[in-house]
Amino acid sequence: MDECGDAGSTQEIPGILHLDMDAFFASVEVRDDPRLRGLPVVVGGAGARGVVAAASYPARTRGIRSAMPMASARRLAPDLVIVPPRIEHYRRISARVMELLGDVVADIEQISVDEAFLDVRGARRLFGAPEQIADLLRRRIREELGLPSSVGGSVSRAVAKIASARAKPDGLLIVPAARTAEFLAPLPVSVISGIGPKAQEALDRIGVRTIGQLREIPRSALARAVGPRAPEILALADGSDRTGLGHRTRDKSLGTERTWDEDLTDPAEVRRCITQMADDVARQLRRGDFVTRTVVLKLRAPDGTTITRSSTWDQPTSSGERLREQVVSLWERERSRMRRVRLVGVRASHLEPAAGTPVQSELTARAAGWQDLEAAMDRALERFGTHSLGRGSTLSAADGAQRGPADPVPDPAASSPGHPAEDGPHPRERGGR
DNA sequence: TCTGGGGTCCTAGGACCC
DNA sequence: TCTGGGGTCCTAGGACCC
Repeated sequence: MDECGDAGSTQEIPGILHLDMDAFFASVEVRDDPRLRGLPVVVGGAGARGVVAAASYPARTRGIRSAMPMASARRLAPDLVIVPPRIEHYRRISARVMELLGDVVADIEQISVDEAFLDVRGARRLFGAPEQIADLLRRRIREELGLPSSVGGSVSRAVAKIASARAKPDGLLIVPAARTAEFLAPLPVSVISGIGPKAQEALDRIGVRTIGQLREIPRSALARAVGPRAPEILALADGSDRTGLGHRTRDKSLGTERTWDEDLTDPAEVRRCITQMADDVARQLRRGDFVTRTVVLKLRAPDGTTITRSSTWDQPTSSGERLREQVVSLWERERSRMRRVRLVGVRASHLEPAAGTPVQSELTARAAGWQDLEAAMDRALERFGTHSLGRGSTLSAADGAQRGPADPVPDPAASSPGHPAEDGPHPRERGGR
Protein backbone atom coordinates (compact mmCIF):
# COMPACT_ATOMS: atom_id res chain seq x y z
CA MET A 1 0.00 0.00 0.00
CA ASP A 2 2.98 2.31 0.39
CA GLU A 3 2.14 5.64 -1.13
CA CYS A 4 -1.09 4.37 -2.51
CA GLY A 5 -3.71 5.97 -0.39
CA ASP A 6 -2.46 9.48 -0.87
CA ALA A 7 -0.47 9.78 -4.03
CA GLY A 8 -3.36 10.73 -6.26
CA SER A 9 -6.54 12.15 -4.97
CA THR A 10 -6.93 12.50 -1.28
CA GLN A 11 -8.29 9.35 0.27
CA GLU A 12 -10.34 8.49 -2.75
CA ILE A 13 -12.20 5.24 -2.13
CA PRO A 14 -12.27 2.58 -4.85
CA GLY A 15 -15.94 2.07 -4.05
CA ILE A 16 -17.26 0.94 -7.41
CA LEU A 17 -17.30 -2.86 -7.47
CA HIS A 18 -17.93 -5.14 -10.41
CA LEU A 19 -19.08 -8.62 -9.47
CA ASP A 20 -18.95 -11.25 -12.16
CA MET A 21 -19.94 -14.90 -11.77
CA ASP A 22 -17.20 -17.28 -12.89
CA ALA A 23 -18.12 -19.40 -15.94
CA PHE A 24 -21.69 -18.87 -14.79
CA PHE A 25 -23.70 -21.33 -16.89
CA ALA A 26 -20.99 -23.97 -16.66
CA SER A 27 -20.59 -23.49 -12.92
CA VAL A 28 -24.32 -23.95 -12.40
CA GLU A 29 -24.29 -27.19 -14.37
CA VAL A 30 -21.32 -28.54 -12.47
CA ARG A 31 -22.90 -27.57 -9.19
CA ASP A 32 -26.11 -29.37 -10.16
CA ASP A 33 -24.29 -32.49 -11.32
CA PRO A 34 -21.15 -33.08 -9.29
CA ARG A 35 -20.09 -35.85 -11.67
CA LEU A 36 -19.07 -33.04 -14.03
CA ARG A 37 -16.58 -31.61 -11.58
CA GLY A 38 -13.11 -31.44 -13.03
CA LEU A 39 -14.29 -32.27 -16.56
CA PRO A 40 -14.11 -30.04 -19.62
CA VAL A 41 -17.73 -28.87 -19.65
CA VAL A 42 -19.27 -26.42 -22.07
CA VAL A 43 -22.77 -25.09 -22.35
CA GLY A 44 -24.04 -24.45 -25.84
CA GLY A 45 -25.62 -25.83 -28.97
CA ALA A 46 -24.32 -29.21 -30.06
CA GLY A 47 -25.46 -28.86 -33.67
CA ALA A 48 -23.26 -28.30 -36.69
CA ARG A 49 -23.36 -24.54 -36.30
CA GLY A 50 -23.41 -24.49 -32.52
CA VAL A 51 -21.03 -22.33 -30.51
CA VAL A 52 -19.76 -22.36 -26.95
CA ALA A 53 -21.78 -20.13 -24.66
CA ALA A 54 -19.74 -20.92 -21.56
CA ALA A 55 -16.75 -23.08 -20.73
CA SER A 56 -15.68 -24.52 -17.37
CA TYR A 57 -12.14 -23.84 -16.26
CA PRO A 58 -11.00 -27.38 -17.05
CA ALA A 59 -12.27 -26.73 -20.58
CA ARG A 60 -10.41 -23.42 -20.69
CA THR A 61 -7.14 -25.04 -19.85
CA ARG A 62 -7.62 -26.97 -23.09
CA GLY A 63 -7.94 -23.73 -24.99
CA ILE A 64 -11.72 -23.66 -25.22
CA ARG A 65 -13.35 -20.23 -25.07
CA SER A 66 -16.77 -18.65 -25.25
CA ALA A 67 -18.05 -17.98 -28.76
CA MET A 68 -15.85 -20.70 -30.20
CA PRO A 69 -17.54 -22.98 -32.75
CA MET A 70 -18.50 -26.23 -31.04
CA ALA A 71 -16.70 -28.21 -33.71
CA SER A 72 -13.43 -26.52 -32.78
CA ALA A 73 -14.07 -27.13 -29.09
CA ARG A 74 -14.62 -30.81 -29.80
CA ARG A 75 -11.33 -30.99 -31.64
CA LEU A 76 -9.53 -29.48 -28.66
CA ALA A 77 -11.19 -31.83 -26.21
CA PRO A 78 -12.55 -35.09 -27.60
CA ASP A 79 -13.90 -35.87 -24.15
CA LEU A 80 -15.83 -32.58 -24.07
CA VAL A 81 -19.08 -32.62 -22.13
CA ILE A 82 -21.66 -30.52 -23.96
CA VAL A 83 -24.64 -29.41 -21.96
CA PRO A 84 -27.59 -27.68 -23.62
CA PRO A 85 -28.45 -24.31 -22.03
CA ARG A 86 -31.19 -23.97 -19.40
CA ILE A 87 -31.66 -20.25 -19.69
CA GLU A 88 -34.66 -20.03 -17.39
CA HIS A 89 -32.77 -21.90 -14.68
CA TYR A 90 -29.85 -19.47 -14.91
CA ARG A 91 -32.23 -16.55 -14.76
CA ARG A 92 -33.69 -17.80 -11.52
CA ILE A 93 -30.26 -18.26 -10.00
CA SER A 94 -29.23 -14.85 -11.28
CA ALA A 95 -32.20 -13.36 -9.44
CA ARG A 96 -31.03 -15.05 -6.22
CA VAL A 97 -27.55 -13.62 -6.68
CA MET A 98 -28.96 -10.14 -7.11
CA GLU A 99 -31.08 -10.60 -3.99
CA LEU A 100 -28.01 -11.51 -1.99
CA LEU A 101 -26.20 -8.43 -3.28
CA GLY A 102 -29.21 -6.31 -2.42
CA ASP A 103 -29.07 -7.47 1.19
CA VAL A 104 -25.75 -5.73 1.58
CA VAL A 105 -25.61 -2.94 -0.99
CA ALA A 106 -28.40 -0.57 -1.89
CA ASP A 107 -26.92 0.83 -5.06
CA ILE A 108 -26.78 -1.92 -7.67
CA GLU A 109 -26.84 -1.91 -11.45
CA GLN A 110 -27.30 -5.34 -12.95
CA ILE A 111 -25.81 -5.35 -16.41
CA SER A 112 -26.37 -8.92 -17.52
CA VAL A 113 -27.48 -12.27 -16.21
CA ASP A 114 -24.18 -12.86 -14.42
CA GLU A 115 -22.73 -9.49 -13.48
CA ALA A 116 -23.50 -6.29 -11.66
CA PHE A 117 -21.92 -3.04 -10.60
CA LEU A 118 -22.22 -1.96 -6.98
CA ASP A 119 -21.53 1.40 -5.44
CA VAL A 120 -20.43 0.51 -1.91
CA ARG A 121 -19.38 3.95 -0.79
CA GLY A 122 -22.53 4.21 1.27
CA ALA A 123 -22.19 0.76 2.85
CA ARG A 124 -18.81 1.31 4.48
CA ARG A 125 -20.07 2.31 7.88
CA LEU A 126 -22.02 -0.93 8.21
CA PHE A 127 -19.82 -3.39 6.37
CA GLY A 128 -16.34 -1.92 6.16
CA ALA A 129 -13.96 -1.18 3.32
CA PRO A 130 -14.67 -2.22 -0.28
CA GLU A 131 -12.37 -5.25 0.13
CA GLN A 132 -14.36 -6.46 3.12
CA ILE A 133 -17.66 -5.91 1.38
CA ALA A 134 -16.44 -7.79 -1.68
CA ASP A 135 -15.29 -10.69 0.50
CA LEU A 136 -18.62 -10.79 2.23
CA LEU A 137 -20.54 -10.86 -1.06
CA ARG A 138 -18.39 -13.56 -2.59
CA ARG A 139 -18.61 -15.67 0.55
CA ARG A 140 -22.38 -15.45 0.69
CA ILE A 141 -22.76 -16.39 -2.94
CA ARG A 142 -20.45 -19.34 -2.41
CA GLU A 143 -22.16 -20.52 0.79
CA GLU A 144 -25.75 -20.01 -0.20
CA LEU A 145 -25.64 -20.82 -3.90
CA GLY A 146 -22.53 -22.94 -4.20
CA LEU A 147 -21.11 -20.78 -6.98
CA PRO A 148 -17.80 -18.99 -7.51
CA SER A 149 -17.60 -15.32 -8.40
CA SER A 150 -14.96 -12.64 -8.81
CA VAL A 151 -14.94 -8.98 -7.90
CA GLY A 152 -13.01 -5.99 -9.15
CA GLY A 153 -12.98 -2.60 -7.46
CA SER A 154 -11.95 0.88 -8.55
CA VAL A 155 -12.97 4.49 -8.60
CA SER A 156 -14.65 3.92 -11.96
CA ARG A 157 -16.83 1.25 -13.42
CA ALA A 158 -14.69 0.62 -16.48
CA VAL A 159 -11.62 -0.12 -14.38
CA ALA A 160 -13.63 -2.19 -11.89
CA LYS A 161 -14.77 -4.37 -14.76
CA ILE A 162 -11.26 -4.81 -16.05
CA ALA A 163 -10.12 -5.65 -12.52
CA SER A 164 -12.75 -8.35 -12.01
CA ALA A 165 -11.63 -10.02 -15.23
CA ARG A 166 -8.03 -10.00 -13.98
CA ALA A 167 -9.17 -11.46 -10.66
CA LYS A 168 -10.71 -14.57 -12.19
CA PRO A 169 -11.26 -17.25 -11.27
CA ASP A 170 -12.67 -16.89 -7.80
CA GLY A 171 -10.67 -13.81 -6.93
CA LEU A 172 -10.74 -10.21 -5.78
CA LEU A 173 -8.77 -7.26 -7.09
CA ILE A 174 -9.14 -3.70 -5.86
CA VAL A 175 -7.27 -1.00 -7.75
CA PRO A 176 -6.48 2.05 -5.59
CA ALA A 177 -7.17 5.37 -7.29
CA ALA A 178 -3.53 6.39 -7.35
CA ARG A 179 -2.50 3.13 -8.94
CA THR A 180 -5.05 3.14 -11.75
CA ALA A 181 -2.90 4.35 -14.65
CA GLU A 182 -0.06 2.08 -13.57
CA PHE A 183 -2.43 -0.90 -13.40
CA LEU A 184 -3.85 -0.22 -16.86
CA ALA A 185 -0.68 0.69 -18.76
CA PRO A 186 0.59 -2.83 -19.59
CA LEU A 187 -2.82 -4.28 -20.42
CA PRO A 188 -3.86 -4.87 -24.03
CA VAL A 189 -6.32 -2.34 -25.40
CA SER A 190 -8.74 -5.17 -26.01
CA VAL A 191 -9.62 -5.34 -22.30
CA ILE A 192 -11.50 -2.07 -22.70
CA SER A 193 -15.21 -2.56 -23.09
CA GLY A 194 -16.06 -1.12 -26.49
CA ILE A 195 -12.77 -1.98 -28.16
CA GLY A 196 -13.75 -4.90 -30.35
CA PRO A 197 -11.89 -6.70 -33.10
CA LYS A 198 -12.23 -3.82 -35.57
CA ALA A 199 -10.97 -1.09 -33.27
CA GLN A 200 -8.22 -3.37 -32.05
CA GLU A 201 -7.12 -3.93 -35.61
CA ALA A 202 -7.18 -0.22 -36.37
CA LEU A 203 -5.06 0.50 -33.29
CA ASP A 204 -2.70 -2.31 -34.10
CA ARG A 205 -2.06 -0.76 -37.50
CA ILE A 206 -0.72 2.37 -35.83
CA GLY A 207 1.38 0.37 -33.43
CA VAL A 208 -0.85 0.65 -30.39
CA ARG A 209 -1.27 -2.56 -28.43
CA THR A 210 -1.38 -1.56 -24.78
CA ILE A 211 -3.36 1.01 -22.88
CA GLY A 212 -0.10 2.73 -21.99
CA GLN A 213 0.70 3.18 -25.67
CA LEU A 214 -2.79 4.36 -26.35
CA ARG A 215 -2.25 7.19 -23.90
CA GLU A 216 0.70 8.46 -25.92
CA ILE A 217 -0.82 8.80 -29.38
CA PRO A 218 -2.35 12.03 -30.75
CA ARG A 219 -6.04 12.45 -30.07
CA SER A 220 -6.83 12.66 -33.74
CA ALA A 221 -5.28 9.25 -34.37
CA LEU A 222 -7.24 7.79 -31.49
CA ALA A 223 -10.45 9.30 -32.77
CA ARG A 224 -9.87 7.78 -36.19
CA ALA A 225 -9.33 4.35 -34.67
CA VAL A 226 -12.11 4.20 -32.09
CA GLY A 227 -14.57 6.87 -33.16
CA PRO A 228 -16.65 9.01 -30.83
CA ARG A 229 -15.68 7.08 -27.75
CA ALA A 230 -12.15 8.49 -27.94
CA PRO A 231 -12.46 11.00 -25.08
CA GLU A 232 -13.98 8.37 -22.82
CA ILE A 233 -11.24 5.90 -23.63
CA LEU A 234 -8.53 8.47 -23.12
CA ALA A 235 -9.90 9.26 -19.66
CA LEU A 236 -9.82 5.58 -18.87
CA ALA A 237 -6.25 5.18 -20.13
CA ASP A 238 -4.87 7.90 -17.89
CA GLY A 239 -6.85 6.80 -14.87
CA SER A 240 -9.04 9.89 -14.68
CA ASP A 241 -12.32 8.22 -15.59
CA ARG A 242 -14.86 8.47 -12.78
CA THR A 243 -17.91 6.98 -14.44
CA GLY A 244 -20.11 5.49 -11.76
CA LEU A 245 -23.26 3.44 -11.87
CA GLY A 246 -25.76 4.03 -14.63
CA HIS A 247 -29.47 3.51 -14.55
CA ARG A 248 -31.28 0.71 -16.26
CA THR A 249 -33.57 1.95 -18.96
CA ARG A 250 -36.44 -0.14 -20.15
CA ASP A 251 -36.15 -2.58 -23.02
CA LYS A 252 -35.90 -1.06 -26.46
CA SER A 253 -36.34 -4.08 -28.65
CA LEU A 254 -37.09 -7.75 -28.46
CA GLY A 255 -36.90 -10.54 -30.95
CA THR A 256 -35.91 -14.01 -31.91
CA GLU A 257 -33.71 -15.55 -34.54
CA ARG A 258 -32.53 -18.95 -35.60
CA THR A 259 -29.71 -20.45 -37.58
CA TRP A 260 -30.28 -23.73 -39.36
CA ASP A 261 -27.75 -26.50 -39.54
CA GLU A 262 -28.69 -26.75 -43.18
CA ASP A 263 -29.72 -23.73 -45.20
CA LEU A 264 -33.39 -23.30 -45.95
CA THR A 265 -34.14 -23.46 -49.65
CA ASP A 266 -37.91 -23.79 -49.70
CA PRO A 267 -39.58 -20.36 -49.67
CA ALA A 268 -42.67 -21.88 -48.11
CA GLU A 269 -40.58 -23.09 -45.21
CA VAL A 270 -38.98 -19.69 -44.73
CA ARG A 271 -42.39 -18.10 -44.77
CA ARG A 272 -43.67 -20.56 -42.20
CA CYS A 273 -40.69 -19.88 -40.03
CA ILE A 274 -40.99 -16.11 -40.03
CA THR A 275 -44.71 -16.44 -39.42
CA GLN A 276 -44.06 -18.47 -36.30
CA MET A 277 -41.39 -16.06 -35.19
CA ALA A 278 -43.73 -13.10 -35.62
CA ASP A 279 -46.28 -14.89 -33.45
CA ASP A 280 -43.63 -15.61 -30.89
CA VAL A 281 -42.43 -12.01 -30.81
CA ALA A 282 -46.01 -10.75 -30.47
CA ARG A 283 -46.51 -13.13 -27.56
CA GLN A 284 -43.37 -11.83 -25.87
CA LEU A 285 -44.63 -8.29 -26.36
CA ARG A 286 -47.94 -9.10 -24.71
CA ARG A 287 -46.28 -10.97 -21.89
CA GLY A 288 -44.07 -7.97 -21.22
CA ASP A 289 -46.93 -5.53 -21.61
CA PHE A 290 -45.28 -3.87 -24.58
CA VAL A 291 -46.45 -2.61 -27.91
CA THR A 292 -44.18 -1.98 -30.86
CA ARG A 293 -44.10 0.36 -33.82
CA THR A 294 -41.37 -1.26 -35.88
CA VAL A 295 -40.85 -4.80 -36.99
CA VAL A 296 -37.53 -5.94 -38.45
CA LEU A 297 -36.89 -8.99 -40.61
CA LYS A 298 -33.34 -10.32 -40.62
CA LEU A 299 -31.99 -12.73 -43.20
CA ARG A 300 -28.55 -14.24 -43.53
CA ALA A 301 -27.35 -15.92 -46.71
CA PRO A 302 -25.09 -18.99 -46.64
CA ASP A 303 -22.04 -16.79 -47.22
CA GLY A 304 -22.78 -14.73 -44.12
CA THR A 305 -24.21 -11.71 -45.89
CA THR A 306 -26.86 -10.30 -43.61
CA ILE A 307 -29.65 -7.93 -44.49
CA THR A 308 -32.36 -6.34 -42.40
CA ARG A 309 -35.63 -4.95 -43.68
CA SER A 310 -37.90 -2.99 -41.43
CA SER A 311 -41.26 -1.36 -41.45
CA THR A 312 -42.78 1.16 -39.06
CA TRP A 313 -46.42 1.78 -38.23
CA ASP A 314 -47.98 5.05 -37.15
CA GLN A 315 -49.72 3.28 -34.31
CA PRO A 316 -48.10 0.67 -32.06
CA THR A 317 -49.38 -2.87 -31.81
CA SER A 318 -48.80 -6.20 -30.12
CA SER A 319 -50.92 -8.18 -32.53
CA GLY A 320 -49.38 -11.30 -34.00
CA GLU A 321 -51.61 -10.84 -37.01
CA ARG A 322 -50.14 -7.45 -37.78
CA LEU A 323 -46.57 -8.55 -37.21
CA ARG A 324 -47.09 -11.58 -39.44
CA GLU A 325 -48.60 -9.54 -42.26
CA GLN A 326 -45.81 -7.02 -42.19
CA VAL A 327 -42.91 -9.39 -41.86
CA VAL A 328 -44.23 -11.65 -44.59
CA SER A 329 -44.56 -8.72 -46.96
CA LEU A 330 -40.97 -7.72 -46.19
CA TRP A 331 -39.95 -11.28 -47.00
CA GLU A 332 -41.90 -11.33 -50.24
CA ARG A 333 -39.88 -8.36 -51.45
CA GLU A 334 -36.55 -10.09 -50.77
CA ARG A 335 -37.20 -13.73 -51.51
CA SER A 336 -36.00 -13.61 -55.08
CA ARG A 337 -32.65 -12.26 -53.89
CA MET A 338 -32.36 -14.68 -50.98
CA ARG A 339 -32.81 -18.10 -52.43
CA ARG A 340 -30.93 -19.86 -49.68
CA VAL A 341 -31.20 -18.74 -46.10
CA ARG A 342 -29.02 -19.66 -43.17
CA LEU A 343 -30.58 -17.44 -40.54
CA VAL A 344 -33.99 -15.92 -40.13
CA GLY A 345 -34.92 -13.43 -37.43
CA VAL A 346 -37.84 -11.25 -36.41
CA ARG A 347 -37.45 -8.34 -34.01
CA ALA A 348 -39.76 -5.66 -32.66
CA SER A 349 -38.19 -2.31 -31.86
CA HIS A 350 -39.43 1.09 -30.71
CA LEU A 351 -41.07 -0.68 -27.79
CA GLU A 352 -43.52 1.24 -25.67
CA PRO A 353 -45.42 0.24 -22.53
CA ALA A 354 -48.80 -1.15 -23.53
CA ALA A 355 -50.67 0.60 -20.75
CA GLY A 356 -52.04 3.88 -21.94
CA THR A 357 -50.94 3.41 -25.51
CA PRO A 358 -53.76 3.99 -27.93
CA VAL A 359 -54.22 0.76 -29.81
CA GLN A 360 -54.07 0.43 -33.60
CA SER A 361 -56.43 2.85 -35.17
CA GLU A 362 -58.24 0.13 -37.08
CA LEU A 363 -59.21 -1.47 -33.83
CA THR A 364 -62.50 -2.47 -35.23
CA ALA A 365 -64.66 -5.27 -34.03
CA ARG A 366 -62.68 -7.63 -36.19
CA ALA A 367 -59.33 -6.53 -34.86
CA ALA A 368 -60.66 -6.68 -31.34
CA GLY A 369 -61.69 -10.23 -32.05
CA TRP A 370 -58.15 -11.02 -33.06
CA GLN A 371 -56.79 -9.56 -29.87
CA ASP A 372 -59.14 -11.63 -27.77
CA LEU A 373 -58.16 -14.72 -29.68
CA GLU A 374 -54.49 -14.02 -29.25
CA ALA A 375 -54.92 -13.39 -25.55
CA ALA A 376 -56.70 -16.73 -25.24
CA MET A 377 -53.87 -18.43 -27.08
CA ASP A 378 -51.35 -16.81 -24.76
CA ARG A 379 -53.18 -18.26 -21.78
CA ALA A 380 -53.35 -21.71 -23.33
CA LEU A 381 -49.65 -21.61 -24.11
CA GLU A 382 -48.86 -20.68 -20.54
CA ARG A 383 -50.84 -23.68 -19.34
CA PHE A 384 -50.01 -26.35 -21.84
CA GLY A 385 -46.66 -25.41 -23.24
CA THR A 386 -45.33 -24.08 -26.46
CA HIS A 387 -46.23 -26.99 -28.66
CA SER A 388 -49.85 -27.29 -27.71
CA LEU A 389 -51.15 -24.65 -30.07
CA GLY A 390 -50.38 -23.02 -33.31
CA ARG A 391 -52.12 -21.37 -36.15
CA GLY A 392 -53.28 -23.75 -38.81
CA SER A 393 -50.97 -22.36 -41.41
CA THR A 394 -47.93 -22.79 -39.26
CA LEU A 395 -48.65 -26.40 -38.47
CA SER A 396 -47.64 -28.12 -41.61
CA ALA A 397 -46.04 -31.28 -42.68
CA ALA A 398 -42.71 -29.53 -42.62
CA ASP A 399 -42.94 -28.77 -38.96
CA GLY A 400 -41.18 -31.86 -37.91
CA ALA A 401 -38.39 -30.91 -40.24
CA GLN A 402 -37.44 -27.82 -38.34
CA ARG A 403 -34.29 -29.16 -36.99
CA GLY A 404 -32.15 -26.53 -35.51
CA PRO A 405 -28.73 -26.14 -34.13
CA ALA A 406 -30.28 -26.37 -30.75
CA ASP A 407 -31.19 -30.00 -31.05
CA PRO A 408 -30.02 -31.08 -27.69
CA VAL A 409 -27.33 -33.58 -28.40
CA PRO A 410 -26.45 -34.75 -24.97
CA ASP A 411 -22.81 -35.26 -25.08
CA PRO A 412 -21.92 -38.85 -25.35
CA ALA A 413 -19.89 -39.00 -22.20
CA ALA A 414 -22.16 -37.35 -19.75
CA SER A 415 -25.64 -38.44 -19.02
CA SER A 416 -25.84 -35.19 -17.21
CA PRO A 417 -28.95 -33.11 -16.71
CA GLY A 418 -27.66 -31.23 -19.62
CA HIS A 419 -27.52 -27.54 -19.20
CA PRO A 420 -25.23 -24.86 -20.22
CA ALA A 421 -22.61 -23.40 -18.14
CA GLU A 422 -21.00 -20.17 -18.71
CA ASP A 423 -18.35 -18.22 -17.16
CA GLY A 424 -18.92 -14.63 -17.06
CA PRO A 425 -17.59 -14.24 -20.47
CA HIS A 426 -14.30 -12.50 -20.23
CA PRO A 427 -14.27 -8.99 -21.52
CA ARG A 428 -12.66 -9.82 -24.73
CA GLU A 429 -13.75 -13.29 -25.39
CA ARG A 430 -16.63 -12.52 -27.56
CA GLY A 431 -16.73 -10.20 -30.37
CA GLY A 432 -18.68 -9.13 -33.28
CA ARG A 433 -17.84 -10.86 -36.40
C1' DT B 1 -18.97 -29.21 -40.69
C1' DC B 2 -16.25 -21.56 -39.83
C1' DT B 3 -19.16 -18.39 -36.96
C1' DG B 4 -25.34 -18.69 -31.92
C1' DG B 5 -28.85 -15.76 -29.99
C1' DG B 6 -30.11 -12.10 -27.17
C1' DG B 7 -29.46 -7.32 -27.18
C1' DT B 8 -27.52 -1.86 -27.45
C1' DC B 9 -25.70 2.04 -29.73
C1' DC B 10 -23.91 4.69 -33.62
C1' DT B 11 -23.59 6.40 -38.39
C1' DA B 12 -25.22 7.85 -42.73
C1' DG B 13 -28.32 8.95 -46.39
C1' DG B 14 -32.86 10.32 -47.95
C1' DA B 15 -37.36 12.42 -47.21
C1' DC B 16 -39.73 16.02 -45.39
C1' DC B 17 -40.75 20.32 -42.87
C1' DC B 18 -39.73 25.00 -41.69
C1' DT C 1 -35.74 32.59 -59.34
C1' DC C 2 -32.29 30.54 -56.80
C1' DT C 3 -30.66 29.16 -52.59
C1' DG C 4 -29.36 27.77 -47.37
C1' DG C 5 -29.47 25.23 -43.30
C1' DG C 6 -31.39 22.87 -39.17
C1' DG C 7 -34.20 19.36 -37.20
C1' DT C 8 -36.54 14.99 -37.18
C1' DC C 9 -37.96 10.54 -38.70
C1' DC C 10 -37.14 6.30 -41.14
C1' DT C 11 -34.22 2.71 -43.03
C1' DA C 12 -30.02 -0.08 -43.38
C1' DG C 13 -25.76 -1.60 -41.88
C1' DG C 14 -22.23 -2.48 -38.65
C1' DA C 15 -19.52 -2.71 -34.27
C1' DC C 16 -19.85 -4.37 -30.00
C1' DC C 17 -21.33 -6.81 -25.57
C1' DC C 18 -22.85 -10.96 -22.75
